[in-house]
Amino acid sequence: MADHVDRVVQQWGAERPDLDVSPMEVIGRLKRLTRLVDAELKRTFAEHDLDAASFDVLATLRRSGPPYRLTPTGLLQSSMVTSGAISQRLDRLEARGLVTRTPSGSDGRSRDVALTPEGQALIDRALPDHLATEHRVLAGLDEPQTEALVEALRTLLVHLGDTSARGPAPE
Amino acid sequence: MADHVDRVVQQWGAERPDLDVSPMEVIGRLKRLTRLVDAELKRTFAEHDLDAASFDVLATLRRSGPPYRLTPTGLLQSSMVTSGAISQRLDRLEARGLVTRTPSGSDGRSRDVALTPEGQALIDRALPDHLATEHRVLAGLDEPQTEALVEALRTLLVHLGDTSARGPAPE
DNA sequence: CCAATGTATCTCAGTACTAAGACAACTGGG
DNA sequence: CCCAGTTGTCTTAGTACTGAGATACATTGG
Repeated sequence: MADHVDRVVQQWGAERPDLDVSPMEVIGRLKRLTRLVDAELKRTFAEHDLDAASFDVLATLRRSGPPYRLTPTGLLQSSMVTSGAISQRLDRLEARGLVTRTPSGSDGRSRDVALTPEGQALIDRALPDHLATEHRVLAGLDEPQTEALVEALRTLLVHLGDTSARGPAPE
Repeated sequence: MADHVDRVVQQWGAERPDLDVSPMEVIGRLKRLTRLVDAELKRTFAEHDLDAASFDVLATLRRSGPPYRLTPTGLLQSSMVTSGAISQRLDRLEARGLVTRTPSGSDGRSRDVALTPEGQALIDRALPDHLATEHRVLAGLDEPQTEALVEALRTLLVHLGDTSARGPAPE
């Protein structure tokens, strides 16, 4: 079964047979798949009055464990956005009463961002639905294929330096 | 070698051992990898005074073959954005003299979008550099891994319906 | 102890997008 | 032939982001 990228590659083969467009087989598909998956996930988030950005912050706080508290820098390092984006995400979540921002005890520059009970309840409610959606999106893949996919993706990520906490862009 | 997603999955395992977070192994990596790859590609585009959106339009016209002409709907179907985004992309490219918009002969509602010689020269100049960057990003993968990756991605894309020309979101 | 440098957070202008809908031009069944 | 419904393109308001830089606090070497 051919997908969109197969047609793109075939078109390039006809127009620019001098070029090796094989990397598009991977990168073109990554781009399209991520976009389709994002659209799927978005619907589940919306059912819980969330979007991907808010879910990302709440989930990062939740999985950090009690007391569900991180600094903006901690959130920044898990995310792949700029510090400005984190500030704005926190503004929105704070306005909704899902997180609080308090001065950090030890470092006067920093703040502690913590899940409120409402924030924790929301993420705990949304998470199972989110995982069900993720499962459904991957249902077309069998176990060996999934494992091969995970290994290939991890290899590429490590190759690109995604091994420890880092900001939005590679240097 | 562990990547960022390995740590995320491990955290969830400690906090919510009741949930199966294994789909994150795939989807979390897709998201992060796409973002890292996009950042790499962006630098190459910038060297040619392009961004991903402009490159996408010019490349779609270029690979469609002579006379390098498509309607906005044709461009829309290859892209994964809304019609409003296509209009705006074309505004920018037209202002730079890289494409022209002329009334379509057969259908009074439509326009013909065509590459100018400058547009064609630009995409033909940028394309080899772009492919070199894509190659470099994938350099960590050997041949069998790449093939397994491509097969898994295509399976997922077909599963999500990415088989023919379509708009920005699945229904 | 202080000055220089580094770090944590936030602000703000600019950008490209989406969602919704306007509008004109097509199409097909009666 | 006509008109109801559809299609192709564009417009606009609103959104979340980036990039640049401001500010305040912390750290370090002399």
